[in-house]
Amino acid sequence: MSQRHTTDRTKRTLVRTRVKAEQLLPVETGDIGVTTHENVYRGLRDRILFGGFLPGSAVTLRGLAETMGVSPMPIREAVRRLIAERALKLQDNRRVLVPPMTKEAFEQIVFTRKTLEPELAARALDNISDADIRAIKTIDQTVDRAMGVGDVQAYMRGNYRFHFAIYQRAHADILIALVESIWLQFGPFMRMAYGRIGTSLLEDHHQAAIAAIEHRDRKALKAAITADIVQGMNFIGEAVLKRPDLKT
Amino acid sequence: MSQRHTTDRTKRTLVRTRVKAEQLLPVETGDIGVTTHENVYRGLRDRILFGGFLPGSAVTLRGLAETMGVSPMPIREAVRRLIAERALKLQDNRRVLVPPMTKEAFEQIVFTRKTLEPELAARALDNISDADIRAIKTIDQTVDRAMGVGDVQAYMRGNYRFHFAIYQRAHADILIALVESIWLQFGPFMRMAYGRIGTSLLEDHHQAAIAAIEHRDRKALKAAITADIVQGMNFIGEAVLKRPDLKT
DNA sequence: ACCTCCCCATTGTGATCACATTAATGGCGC
DNA sequence: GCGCCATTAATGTGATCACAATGGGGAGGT
Repeated sequence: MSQRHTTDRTKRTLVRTRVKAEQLLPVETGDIGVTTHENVYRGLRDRILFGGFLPGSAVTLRGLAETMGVSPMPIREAVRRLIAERALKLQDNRRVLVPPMTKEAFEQIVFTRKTLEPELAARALDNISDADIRAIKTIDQTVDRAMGVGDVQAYMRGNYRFHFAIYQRAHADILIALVESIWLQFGPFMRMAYGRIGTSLLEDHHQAAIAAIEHRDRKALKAAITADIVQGMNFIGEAVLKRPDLKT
Repeated sequence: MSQRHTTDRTKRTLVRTRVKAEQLLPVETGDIGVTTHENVYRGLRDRILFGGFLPGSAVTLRGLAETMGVSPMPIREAVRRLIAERALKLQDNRRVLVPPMTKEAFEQIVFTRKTLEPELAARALDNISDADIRAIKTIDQTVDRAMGVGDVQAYMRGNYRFHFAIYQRAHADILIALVESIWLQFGPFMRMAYGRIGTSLLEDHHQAAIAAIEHRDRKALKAAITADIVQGMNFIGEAVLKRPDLKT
């Protein structure tokens, strides 16, 4: 992480808070040449995708700045970006929060997933090498392990990596971007559902997807992805949205 | 537009450049309570959507700041937001530009439009009032007029308003956001195509869509929207992408 | 005990400066 | 004249300060 502005006062302040940040957040230092706001963005994005935030959580620029040990400036840029991706919401108060889920938003998310993700998998199929398949299997094992242990965050990270390891091979960056925005929008909600229910009851259709890939069966792959989406989203949808008292 | 920081130097500078900006750009002063970067965002967004930029155009923060008569700060936020929406691209040089179109991106854009927009229209159908229909017809007349005169920007603005006047009624903000991002990505490309070919050969399926809405015929509406997309995108696709020499 | 008003802390926003890096330019040698 | 290199200009990024607006909390009144 390149650090400019090495006047005495600045340096001292940064060093002090930096130490604190390293204790609190496992934010990667980032590859060289990558801007600070990019690293902040990745850190926040991971927290949203993998269950580091709950819906409705308030987010403040100065708070994040202190937590992550940087000035508010790169935080502003990263948060602005996440707002544009609908991962965060800027309410009329000009306050930033992790958007709560609604029945309507959830329905649109499920629709989009069912529409775009099987298509991405189908487009990827011909580009998935044997080495890719082995890597995907390895990822799926970590998913199973996390499910068994009940580690929500590890499960969510593994599940994300499983899906996008496939989708990535479609070389369809525009579609990928749309789907990633969708995942960012249900990440905190999924976290809340699993936090409430646990991952023990969980089942997925990863094995069917892997088998379909191995057989180069496009139709079966789309079906497996669809089934995985429907099953998973039903699970977390029923876990939370059916209780009208626990809306947030 | 709220303006803080009214020290002498700042004020003088801002006033001077503000006059220049009003001559150059028809940027709305914006409703009260709206932030400056929001107004900047809308201005840039409109220019991208309605043909104010060509693919490959370079964009600089200080340049825009001077043109629009504001400090670079709100420009940064607006540009960051547009980059997140894929309307602008941040290349490795850390320079910002209007992204050029590729064959692959174009195909994904067409796929997404054909997938999501008829769905949006179908969802909107039951919420379109008679007054809405009249408004949509009025918009379509401005589209016809612009086509006749050959006013590319007016045509693009009208076409956008026609489609989204329908889509808005779906009350599906997540889907709308996805489609708007897509429109931002082909806006400059469409402008280039029309700038090269002109709008005289243009035809659309707006009348069929309006008729379908009046008959509350969901199937016909989806077909009309699909036909409109296919016809329009084929037109601009052939106008540009088929010439391998004029890639940009 | 509860509601209301006022004060102060906190927050997002905009402006400005400093800096590293990349692009552009002009001059020099051949 | 033409290509190469050093110098300069321009650009994105981060830090810091100032300010308006919102929110929370406590005091005072009913």
